[in-house]
Amino acid sequence: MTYAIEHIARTLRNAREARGLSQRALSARTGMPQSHISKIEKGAVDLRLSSLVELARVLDLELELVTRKALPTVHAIVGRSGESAPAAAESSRRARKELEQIQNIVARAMRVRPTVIELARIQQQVRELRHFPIAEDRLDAIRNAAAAVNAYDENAAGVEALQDALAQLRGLRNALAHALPAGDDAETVRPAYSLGDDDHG
Amino acid sequence: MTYAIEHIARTLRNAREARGLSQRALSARTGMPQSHISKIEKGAVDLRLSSLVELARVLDLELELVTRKALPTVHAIVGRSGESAPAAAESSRRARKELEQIQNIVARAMRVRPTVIELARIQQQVRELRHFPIAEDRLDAIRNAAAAVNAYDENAAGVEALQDALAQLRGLRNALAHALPAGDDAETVRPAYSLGDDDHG
DNA sequence: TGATTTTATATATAAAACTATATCAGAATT
DNA sequence: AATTCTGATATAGTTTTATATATAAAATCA
Repeated sequence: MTYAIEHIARTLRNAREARGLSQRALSARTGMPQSHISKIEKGAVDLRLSSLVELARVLDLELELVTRKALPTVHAIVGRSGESAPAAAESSRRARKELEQIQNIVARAMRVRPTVIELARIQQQVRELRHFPIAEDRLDAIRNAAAAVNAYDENAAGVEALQDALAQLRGLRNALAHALPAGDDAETVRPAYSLGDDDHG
Repeated sequence: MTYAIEHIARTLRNAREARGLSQRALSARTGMPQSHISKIEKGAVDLRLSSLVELARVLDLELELVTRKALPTVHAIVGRSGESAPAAAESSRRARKELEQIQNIVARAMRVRPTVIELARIQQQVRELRHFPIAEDRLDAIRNAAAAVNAYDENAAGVEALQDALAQLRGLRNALAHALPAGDDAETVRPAYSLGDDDHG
């Protein structure tokens, strides 16, 4: 199977996951069997154009034919789908869920006390963390932070708790950043484009 | 047959004719029968992805999946005539100089601290910005970012400064990306498929 | 006009997508 | 521990592309 087809396949999978849909959910929306979607995403079939268009439609994507010359610019806007997600995808589902959870907690706290700068910082830090693959055994830092914010929100703790949580999150982030492959980050690291997809935090 | 497929078909035909190729010539280059090319261009078949990709390849086109949200911007760049980046040419000399400068600053900082992921992200973001026309009155975002990196490099600020700078650059990029199609508004709704090069469809 | 190139159709056949349905193993949830 | 959810696979049957090869119909041009 060609590189181009694999590229498309990856794009489709990333888009689906970015929208939090399972293959079965997508199957329901498109009317095509889940088994077939699986094959498509694995690059195991040379799918027909109508299938591609249908999947794209449901995933809110559009097919474009672009001249090679214009490709770099288009990529600058839309991003290269292949590289955008893998880091996030390697984060365990549990980790992603944990991050989601703390995001909600912080958001709620911020609604009540919008002026507390630590909350904003924590929010920013959590956002940042979404770009890293997080191993299961590092989740406690996030959980602790979540607990701290909760405690603060319920008046069971002062701002020191928040500062503590913030420190924990920063520590985690730094650890993760250093754990990344050192040599290639200049080339490999792609920013999370907010335009295209889920991101924008 | 869907509208989408017919439009792809038209696009392919236009591209072929724009290159002065006959169906037979295309057939020779792709190895697929002329009769089949005829059918494809007539929209009489629901062609397979590999066929589409092969045709596109010979015609110097590339298939891309683009989020609907990004579509107007992509069309603005690729929509009409083939020029790769009309945008880049319009960036003021001062803007380009500013970008060059921050690139140097970041590069220097990275030499000392190659593991700091924010630097890599900033670098990437600056690279992206080169694709957009940047008006004079937006340069402050770049200057601020440059100052932040400098401060960080001189230990006068922590990573938060970098994250801040990154946020600024991303904001700028998004603003520019969204601003692009605005000028092109006279154009009515463009079809879902667009040929980068010579679309006289 | 006549000749030649180009595109559209028409077979027949092989290959592969697509459907429908079911099952399986692994993770997550209860 | 039991169950639900997820993605990967399997089988059998149907539909369709794609191929190979001819040939008819336009369109172009000497």
